Amino acid sequence: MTLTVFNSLTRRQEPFIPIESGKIGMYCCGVTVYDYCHLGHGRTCLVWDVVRRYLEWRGYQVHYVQNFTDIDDKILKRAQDEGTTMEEIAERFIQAYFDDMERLGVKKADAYPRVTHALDGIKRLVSQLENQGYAYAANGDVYYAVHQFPDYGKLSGRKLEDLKAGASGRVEETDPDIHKKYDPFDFALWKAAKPEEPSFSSPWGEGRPGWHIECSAMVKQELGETIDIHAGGGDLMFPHHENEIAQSEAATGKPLARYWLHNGMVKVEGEKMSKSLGNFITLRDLLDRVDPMVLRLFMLQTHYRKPLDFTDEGLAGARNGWNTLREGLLFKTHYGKQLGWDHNPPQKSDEQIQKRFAEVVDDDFNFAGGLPILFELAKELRREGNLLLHQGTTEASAKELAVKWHTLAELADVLGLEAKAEETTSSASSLSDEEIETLVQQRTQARKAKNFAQADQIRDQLKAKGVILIDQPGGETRWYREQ
RNA sequence: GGCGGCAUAGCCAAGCGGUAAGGCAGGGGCCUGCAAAGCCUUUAUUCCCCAGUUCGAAUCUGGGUGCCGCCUCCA
Repeated sequence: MTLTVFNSLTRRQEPFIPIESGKIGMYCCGVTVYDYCHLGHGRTCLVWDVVRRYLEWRGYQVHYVQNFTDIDDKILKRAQDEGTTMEEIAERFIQAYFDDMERLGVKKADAYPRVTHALDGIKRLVSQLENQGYAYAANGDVYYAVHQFPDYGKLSGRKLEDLKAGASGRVEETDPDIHKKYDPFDFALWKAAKPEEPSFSSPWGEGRPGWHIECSAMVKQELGETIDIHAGGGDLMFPHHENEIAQSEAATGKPLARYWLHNGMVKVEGEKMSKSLGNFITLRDLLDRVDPMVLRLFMLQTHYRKPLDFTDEGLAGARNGWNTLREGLLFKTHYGKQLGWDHNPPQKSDEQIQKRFAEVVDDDFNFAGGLPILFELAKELRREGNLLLHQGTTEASAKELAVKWHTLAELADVLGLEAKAEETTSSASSLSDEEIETLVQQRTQARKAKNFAQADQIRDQLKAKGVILIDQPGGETRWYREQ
């Protein structure tokens, strides 16, 4: 079995071969912390979280790094609007980020570098590029000279000439610093601060780093000159990742990343959701009304490179789908004791099923294609559980069920799907077994006497207390407490 | 204007040359005093359109049509 991934750099699907066998260095472009995370951030974090989980499951040791951009004009603007500092704003939204991600079940990265902690590396890198002739200073700014880098555009498949032809005047109109640049597509590595603005000292004067240079510096600092996987949202491909390549590869002469992976955008009502369009749904608002696992399943149902249209209808489908998986996952909680798993807990997975799953998912992280395997297991377990509940027995062996459950739990964990056992509801008003038995007896008598009004009244009374009755063929009635 | 992507049932969606996974929703049946729950079963002669390659195409090629993304801050 070989894992193959779609590499944005080559626009082809390629076998995945890490630099060092068994180990993976992975960097995912994180968020600029000037506001709460929206669904788009959620998708990106979730997709790469699952990719990372999968790689680990496949036996790789993954070193996963995700950055925070905590120096940025938008953070500064918000700080000025609120009469506070960039630090305070950044800190607030970094905390919010961690809260949201924990609720979503996203595993912690191994490192969260921040621009504010990477300034020395950034300045060193800018100096180096300047010395090498890739960058030039202009009135306290430092710009990267794109024409000096012959490969510029290789990631996004653009040529500088095409870019110029396509931009046709727009760049000049919108870029106030255009007169300082040799080329309109030169971009800032370092920007001089205006008076009153927070700034950091540098060889070029007081200022702040440009947006793209931070990632080049932090990748190098955390993972080295060439990494295995560089991931991020598809909208970062140009110019952000293109510029990262230009910076890092010019400086080191080595490839920045072997595999560039990009996830598709989230759409709302068919339109891209983005901060600039203002049509975004924040993750925290959504998580207040949607089970995080439902959201996770919803997002996993679409291949990571495809656009994902967010709709209430789709979410409702995922909600029901999650119930199915959830029932399968809770099989152990509900029936384990009955099956004697207390003493002999299930601990083996079905290797054939593991293999089937891996074969599907190895094809460019096709989680959506692997999901039916989980549904297959969950439905079988649910069915067996229902038979146990309704008939008290099942023909499947306890051992067989244990393997199925263990396999399901393992694969669900790869996808980050976790079912929490529900708290027992209505415990205060719950009846004892004896009380229930008595009422059930009374109802059976009433039914025999064809006094259905009374029988139904007892049934309703028990239902109100969370006790569900099952009339079986032959007249016997089983009952269970609602879970 | 340049670059790229996508079009599969009511909805979501996998599929990458060998005769349409799966989820959701829906239909039918069994059981039942009626329910509920459960169990069983069923749902695309066809993959946007047209032409071509092939023994064979949803899958490959060419041409349309429609939608979307990037080219400016964006995950």
